[in-house]
Amino acid sequence: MRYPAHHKQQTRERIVRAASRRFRSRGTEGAPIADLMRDLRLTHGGFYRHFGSKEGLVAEAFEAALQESGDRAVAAIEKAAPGGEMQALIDAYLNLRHCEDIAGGCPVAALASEIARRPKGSRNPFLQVLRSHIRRMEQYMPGATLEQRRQKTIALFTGMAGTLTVARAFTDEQDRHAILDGARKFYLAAVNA
Amino acid sequence: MRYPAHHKQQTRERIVRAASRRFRSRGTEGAPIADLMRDLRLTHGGFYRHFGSKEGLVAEAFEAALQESGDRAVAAIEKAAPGGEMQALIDAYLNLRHCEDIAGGCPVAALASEIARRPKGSRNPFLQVLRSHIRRMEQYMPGATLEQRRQKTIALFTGMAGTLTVARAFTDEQDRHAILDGARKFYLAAVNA
DNA sequence: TGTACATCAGTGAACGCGCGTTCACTGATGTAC
DNA sequence: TGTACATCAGTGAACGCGCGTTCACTGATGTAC
Repeated sequence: MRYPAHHKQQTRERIVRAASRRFRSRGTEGAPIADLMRDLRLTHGGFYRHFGSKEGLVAEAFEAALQESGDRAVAAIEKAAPGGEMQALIDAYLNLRHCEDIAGGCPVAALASEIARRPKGSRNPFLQVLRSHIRRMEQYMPGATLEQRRQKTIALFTGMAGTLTVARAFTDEQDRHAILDGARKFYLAAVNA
Repeated sequence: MRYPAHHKQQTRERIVRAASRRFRSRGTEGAPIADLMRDLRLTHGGFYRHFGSKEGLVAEAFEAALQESGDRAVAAIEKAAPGGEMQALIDAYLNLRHCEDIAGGCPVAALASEIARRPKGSRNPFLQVLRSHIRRMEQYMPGATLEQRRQKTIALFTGMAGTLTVARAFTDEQDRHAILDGARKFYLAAVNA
């Protein structure tokens, strides 16, 4: 059946949004196209009217997720009292809610190792998204030179992503809490050093 | 054919060692049993004389890798001049050689997100290995109380693992180098704070 | 305004492939006598 | 010391299942006349 104009684009966006959540929580290999489409009350065959392959979707879903994650970081920083920006950023990232919400959380924490394993030729879309995220965040980082601010931004975000990922492996909430708690202090001291 | 005594144990160890490398470099889902066994000039059927399932091997391979990785960390610390222990530890972890050597490198950097996605009931072996690694490392960390040293140990190791994982996603060696370089300074300052 | 045809997002069966696991079999060495 | 049998690590075909992708088909709406 034929659908009204803009219907196709809407479906495409729904696919990206659902994929972005499923890929983060189950990994891209643990999230089959058919399950994804069933979520949206569609069948798997239709997927290929929107994307040439699963790989294309993975890149778009990653981008959407990192955009979202960056928006939250910026919001936290801009709500903070002057001088408390980095504290706010770190608290917004390293907390139990973010830790439990893998599907809605930072895609670097969820998918970085998968990206590192993709063939080099297919990593460019991911790297562009990462670089633009870094450029977006480095403006808020204190530091004498751009180079210093960029280095600290990268170390902070990649470090916090690693900590979050490991915290998520722990089954006991007390453990996760303790890990996040200790790490917040650690990163705050590091950023101000 | 029947094999001499100890032959079986030797084969088992060879499987664990090979698996530990393949899992790190390709992810556990990207490393089929058949390929693993072919590496060792064996066929896939024989695998089940040694392990009840692939999952059992994953846990053992992770343990072996983290033991190895811990040994290297301890060696770096103990070779260091007094006062330079943390610098040595950080330099030993965040360098280009470790970055390129995924198969032989830290299994937390390579596999943490996969562990976090396993069903809670099957994570215990991994968590025990992680906890014992932390206990092993915290003795070397400066800090007033055990709790402080433990928190810093966890934050440092999980953070460096995240940084290494993201660095590995970058296809350009200059980028990887810059990321590792900046992060070394960052973590060194953090540990001494 | 009404009719005939074109479009194309979505359907669902089917294909091809990979992979974890099972199982009947092999055959050199160990053991019982 | 020699012979018959048992053992069991390893073999390789086969099973069952999941998943990415293809493709002929559907049918409501848009368009041409």
